Amino acid sequence: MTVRSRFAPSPTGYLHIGGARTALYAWAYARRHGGTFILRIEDTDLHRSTPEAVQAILDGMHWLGLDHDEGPFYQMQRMPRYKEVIAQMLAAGTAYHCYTSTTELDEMREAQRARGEKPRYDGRWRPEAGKTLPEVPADIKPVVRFRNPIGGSVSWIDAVKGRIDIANAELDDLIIARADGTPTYNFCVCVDDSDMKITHVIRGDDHVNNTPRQINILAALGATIPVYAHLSMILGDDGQKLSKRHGAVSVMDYPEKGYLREAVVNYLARLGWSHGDAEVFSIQQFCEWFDLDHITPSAAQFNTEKLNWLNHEYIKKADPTALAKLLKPYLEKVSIHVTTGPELARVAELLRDRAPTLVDMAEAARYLFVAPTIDATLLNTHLTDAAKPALVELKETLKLVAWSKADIGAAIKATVGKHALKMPQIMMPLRVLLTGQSQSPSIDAIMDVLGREETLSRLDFA
RNA sequence: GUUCCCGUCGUCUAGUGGGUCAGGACGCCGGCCUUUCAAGCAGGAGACGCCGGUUCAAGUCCGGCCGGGAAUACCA
Repeated sequence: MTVRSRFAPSPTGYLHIGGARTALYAWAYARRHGGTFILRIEDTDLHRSTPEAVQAILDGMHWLGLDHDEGPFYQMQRMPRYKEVIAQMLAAGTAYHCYTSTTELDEMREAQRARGEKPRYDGRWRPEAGKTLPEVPADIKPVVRFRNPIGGSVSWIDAVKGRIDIANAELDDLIIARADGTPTYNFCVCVDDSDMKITHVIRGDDHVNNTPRQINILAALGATIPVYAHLSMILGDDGQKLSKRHGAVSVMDYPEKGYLREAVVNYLARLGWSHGDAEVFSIQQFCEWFDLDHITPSAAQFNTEKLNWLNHEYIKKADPTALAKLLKPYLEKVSIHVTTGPELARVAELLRDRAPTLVDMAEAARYLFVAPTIDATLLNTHLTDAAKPALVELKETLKLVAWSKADIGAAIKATVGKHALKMPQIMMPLRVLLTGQSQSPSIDAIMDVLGREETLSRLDFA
């Protein structure tokens, strides 16, 4: 059997982190099995769907590298097909017209709730052998309801949650077409999954309750029931449900904040799925390993600190040239002009050990391009009288030394020895003079990247 | 209310048909290294929600409870 999986978002907002993980898993499953990954846009809610949201979803998937093989299919463009299936079901008796008004429905539900019952449609328009239906009201346009089986139960083996069994008595005859003729969600999904020959439905577990209804509809349609895998939700850093106030909930906020695609994919892959003790792995490797058996059934809390660590792992081992290319836009964004300063690859190499994100790296790079303004108190603390003569002499030495990290380092050590100083006594004032900070990479490496001319110009302290 | 789902260190997780000092990772805490901060290296603390039951033996099986979540729409 060829695997056909799909991602079917509603275009009502940006692609958030939970949706991104769902898409990633559905995509990886298809890739793992040499199958087909289908993108379907569920845009039947006219009021909430927007073209901007469609674009945002496409952008997010593109950034993550989740390419689809078929689609995007838009449900709004499939109306004729839905209407055709509804007509078939009406003819076959698996669906029927219902003339109950919304106000009647509301009253019914309220009464049921008052009695402590589960609110559900009472089946008054459901045709049964030997039953006389009410008089058809002239002024009401009917909805179409699905004729759900009465007895027994529907069950499936969920690939992540195991066997789930729900009694048909819990399910009522849901509306599959509104009074205006437009089809509803649970119905469209079934027609689509069936028409698109979906074999694996990997989606959020907020759909668990819809699954038995969909299985019944699929069965009424004579379609094959796909494998279902329901993913638990992702909680925010604070353990609360994800929402707008959590900040970076759109995937596109991650590149914005200086995260690498590989790191975000790796993090998401590992959030709710595992492969033994593996923590850092490539997208390629993930596609080879991914399976439904190792998905956790419980909800997962997003942990920014671990994402930061992972991102840093990727930054640390990145090729400096490639990293430089990634870094450039972040430098420009904080108004650092990269045309005149040191070579970007060398900057990246110098800073990568202490920059978890590209935003951090851009910020840390500033003194390499612009001479820092030096805080007088900070300078006075480190620029001692004992250090001054040594610095003066060092400056002269540096004019002649071969400009490499090793030679610069040797020159500094020689000066320290000659003046009977301890290393920090000269390193700290140099650090402040060069960077304006008391913390930085090693001094010889900074000088090397800065170049002789710029280094010497920063060494005037008198 | 009802139905369904979930419950291992603070966090992500390993554990798959009973026996482990309950393993790894992030974070945290000290140590080493050192030119400050990182990085790196070697350590440490830290968990099976609760109560019963089955069993020689339970994180793993059964029951109940508690806690969290979802669904109960002419939204998706």
